[in-house]
Amino acid sequence: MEKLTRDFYGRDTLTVARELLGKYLVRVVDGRALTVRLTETEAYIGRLDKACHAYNYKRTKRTETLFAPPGTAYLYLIYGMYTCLNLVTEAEGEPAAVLIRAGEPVTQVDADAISVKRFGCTVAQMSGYQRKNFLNGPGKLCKGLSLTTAQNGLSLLGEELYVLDSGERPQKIHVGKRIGIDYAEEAADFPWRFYL
DNA sequence: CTTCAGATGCTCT
DNA sequence: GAGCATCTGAAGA
Repeated sequence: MEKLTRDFYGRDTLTVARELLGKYLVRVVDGRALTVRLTETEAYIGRLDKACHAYNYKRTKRTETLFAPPGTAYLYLIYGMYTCLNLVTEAEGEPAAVLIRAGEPVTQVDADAISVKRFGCTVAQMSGYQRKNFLNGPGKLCKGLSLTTAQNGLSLLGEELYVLDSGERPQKIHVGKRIGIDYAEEAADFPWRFYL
C-alpha cells in the first residue's frame, strides 16, 4: 500500500477529510506498527471557521503547527487530559487541518496491542461497553495509539506516523455537524463532519 | 438506553 | 482567571 504524499494533504480540507475515510492510519511505537482504519473525520479551516484554533489566521504558540506544510501532525491537549490528532492540509500558510475523530483496528493483533495501551488488558478481557466504544472519539484514539503532544509537528511523510491508501473507496459517506463546538456561532452548524 | 458531574492542565486574555 | 475540537463511571428510566 502506498503512503499518502504531501500532494494528498495539500488540497481542499473538505476533500481531504472525505478521502481519509477508509484509509489506514499507521502509528509505529515500541518497534511495531499499529494500524487503524479511519471512520470519522472533521474539517477545520482557519480562513473562515470560528471553530478553528487559527480562525482568521490567528497565530499563537499553539496554532503555529497549523501553518506548517501540509502533511504535518497537529496535536494538542484538550480538557486538561486528552489529546486530539489533526492532519494539516491546504497550501503551506493556510491554517487548516482534519481532526481524526474515530477509527477501528484493522487486525486482531492491532486490536490487542491497542487495548493494552487503552485499558491495560487484551480485547478478550474488555467489557462489552469498552468493545463497542473502542476508538470512537479523538481522545480514545490518541490514547490507544500512544499519541501525545510530544508528537506535535511530526511529519506524516516519515516513519513514525503516516497514512496508507488502503484502496477502499467508500460508497456512502455520512455528513453532519461537528461535535463539541457550540461556542462557534454559525460555524457550529457547518456540515464538516464525515463518517462511514 | 439516557443524563450528569467531575476530572485536570495548558493556552490565551 | 476562563474556557476548552473529551471521557468515564454512576445512577436512573
